[in-house]
Amino acid sequence: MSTIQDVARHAAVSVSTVSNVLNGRTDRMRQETLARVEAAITALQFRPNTLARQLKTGQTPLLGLLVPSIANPMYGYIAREVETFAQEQYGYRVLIGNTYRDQDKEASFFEDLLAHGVRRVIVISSLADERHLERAVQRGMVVVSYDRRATPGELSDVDHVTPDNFEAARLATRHLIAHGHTHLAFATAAGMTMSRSDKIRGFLAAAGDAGLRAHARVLDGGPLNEYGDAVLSEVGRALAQQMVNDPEPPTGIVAVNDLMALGLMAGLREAGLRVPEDMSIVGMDGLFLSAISNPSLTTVQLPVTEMARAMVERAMSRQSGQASNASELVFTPTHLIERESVAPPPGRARGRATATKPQKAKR
Amino acid sequence: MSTIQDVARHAAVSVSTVSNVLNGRTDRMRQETLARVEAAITALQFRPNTLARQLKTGQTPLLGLLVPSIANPMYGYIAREVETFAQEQYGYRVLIGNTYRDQDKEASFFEDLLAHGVRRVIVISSLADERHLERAVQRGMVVVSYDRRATPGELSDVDHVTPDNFEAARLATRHLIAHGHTHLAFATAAGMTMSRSDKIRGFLAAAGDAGLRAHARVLDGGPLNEYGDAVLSEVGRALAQQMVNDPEPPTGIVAVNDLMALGLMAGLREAGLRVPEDMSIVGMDGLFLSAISNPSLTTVQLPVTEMARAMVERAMSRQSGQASNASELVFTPTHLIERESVAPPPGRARGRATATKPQKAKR
DNA sequence: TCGACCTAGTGTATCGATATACTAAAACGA
DNA sequence: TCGTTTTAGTATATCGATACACTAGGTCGA
Repeated sequence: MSTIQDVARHAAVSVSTVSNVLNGRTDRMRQETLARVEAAITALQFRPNTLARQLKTGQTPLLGLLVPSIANPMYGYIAREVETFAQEQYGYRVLIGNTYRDQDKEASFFEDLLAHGVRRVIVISSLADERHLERAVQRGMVVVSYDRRATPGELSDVDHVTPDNFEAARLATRHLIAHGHTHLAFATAAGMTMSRSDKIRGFLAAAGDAGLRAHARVLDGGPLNEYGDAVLSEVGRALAQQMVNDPEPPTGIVAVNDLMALGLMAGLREAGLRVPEDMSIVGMDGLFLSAISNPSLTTVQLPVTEMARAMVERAMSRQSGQASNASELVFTPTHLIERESVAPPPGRARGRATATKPQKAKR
Repeated sequence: MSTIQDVARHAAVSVSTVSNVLNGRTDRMRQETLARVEAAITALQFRPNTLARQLKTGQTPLLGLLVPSIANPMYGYIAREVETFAQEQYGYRVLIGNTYRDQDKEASFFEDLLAHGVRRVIVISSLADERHLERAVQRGMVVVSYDRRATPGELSDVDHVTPDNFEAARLATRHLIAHGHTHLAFATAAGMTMSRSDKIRGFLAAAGDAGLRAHARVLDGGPLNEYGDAVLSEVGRALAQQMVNDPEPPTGIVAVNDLMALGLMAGLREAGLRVPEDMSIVGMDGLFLSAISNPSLTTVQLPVTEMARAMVERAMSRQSGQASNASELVFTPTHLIERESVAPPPGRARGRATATKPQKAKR
């Protein structure tokens, strides 16, 4: 690979001049000189070494992205949007890491980022404790955290970008209530993201508004480590068992996310229950999978692309080392996509509900 | 952040000695000196700057990973395995890039890797032309290509790791034939990975062996750019239409992968056909999603973890710049997982087939 | 007691690019 | 014509770690 010295020699100028060309200080030279340098760059296929540059400037065009597991389609989706936008808009590449929700792995990722000179990170974490993020900021990083909100009343140097989880869950719950459901449940797993509590609040708020608070339960499917993979079907199965054995089972279920909804549907089916005839389910996320499941899943669509862009913009706009006050950005425009997984409860529609063709299943 | 000079000062030794400690040359000093340096490292929380180190050694502990789209659950799965193994086994971090099956994006990713000093890449590409990979090798990279085989009779500096696609498709097809299917189809999309042709050969070979060659067709669902996402349901829908309008429709379908199978099931369902009663489907990949779909999908499981490890090992074992001859590694141990999406064809079992409880759906 | 050899280190050029400080030559103004 | 700007560059210390080449001082054998 050719270096800046090769180019300088080839163009018969000093390395300084080549550096000036590279950094847009073209006003300091004649047209002809500029042309000669550019020709040399092309001829030698020269690309400045990012490392050497970084060593001097202290900046490297790399963005860290920390996810619990990239095998989870939701995180894969977010990661794709983040990578694409960071690349096209800022010329940044993405360094990815799976944490498996493990404290040590997360910390070690930050260490490595620091050693690599990476100063901007987007974190999707489920760890309750966010202090390690604050520490990273102290060490000069720009940190953007997804899917959780800043601790109220507490200053933070970490930017937060999150969907309006409260509203999303409320929307989902209201939809079930509008279809006549009076026995509601919120299905989740232990060890999930902190955003869960906002969703639970939204769920309970909607139930409360309809006077159904007494019939609204939160069901916990047990611990979940490698979140988002095969484990999910196990959790769904476990939850389905809980419901089947319930003397007064819920008829309308809000799932903490689409994957949970899918796992739940599989579990219910194994237990001999039909969706939506026996039980209605609403998911959250709006994964493409929700459109092709059977039955297709009614879900709350999150603005993934917009959130990804906002995260990248935040990570880029802040100056490294320049800590500012708490700042959060909440994305409200979640909307419900009606599909086939919701119908009136059994009592209302006498056994087999009006489960006909999908009405709005397009796209 | 503290530097090697800070440590040297703190321990009252030269930077050389600190460097010696860092690089395991501890035989050149007294126990006491070593202890003092180590204490200084701990006290100052010193981590050597990878960039400066790389600039000198020409090695950076980074692995490039190129995928068509990380939002595709299959690539997400592979990426997770690759990242985890590279990290735990070699301390390497992963730089990821989405190519959207675009020539220019792929080339630009290689350029950036080179500029970042990255010398090892794992590529999951669908581009027919692999010459840009060869060129990268010429420029000093170690390239491992997934899911395709070396061009026979041609020397290559690119390592190939691939499942035995021929065998996988043959396995899937035989399974359908064993259930009595005589009208077979292979469902794929245009612009898919090159591995497709191996699968098609496997499909046709199995059909031929059973004397069904005349009734075995390859159905192409049209172009597919952002492979693996929502688009898939569209392709499935299109293929389902093709099948419905067929005067003599196939009853057993082998899908090029699980996602295609899932999209196809959705399309068939919309067209009013039941799986497996009217049509049987076998997928390939063994995504966790195949276990929770409705009906759950009979599929050929690929040894993803093993392949990911093999790819990382290959990428690490070869010395950068040390081009060797063509080398490929084919993973044969694919196996069929029987689930619910296959039943005897309609004629054989009179309308509604023996679609009872799953027999082997566990796991 | 001298030279050879070993022990336990150290000095510094180097990797590739940057940017500050510097300058030779030309142009300009009075 | 001389001093001042401006133009069009150049020389080099620097970023942080590495490793080769070197050495002060001690030990040992003859």
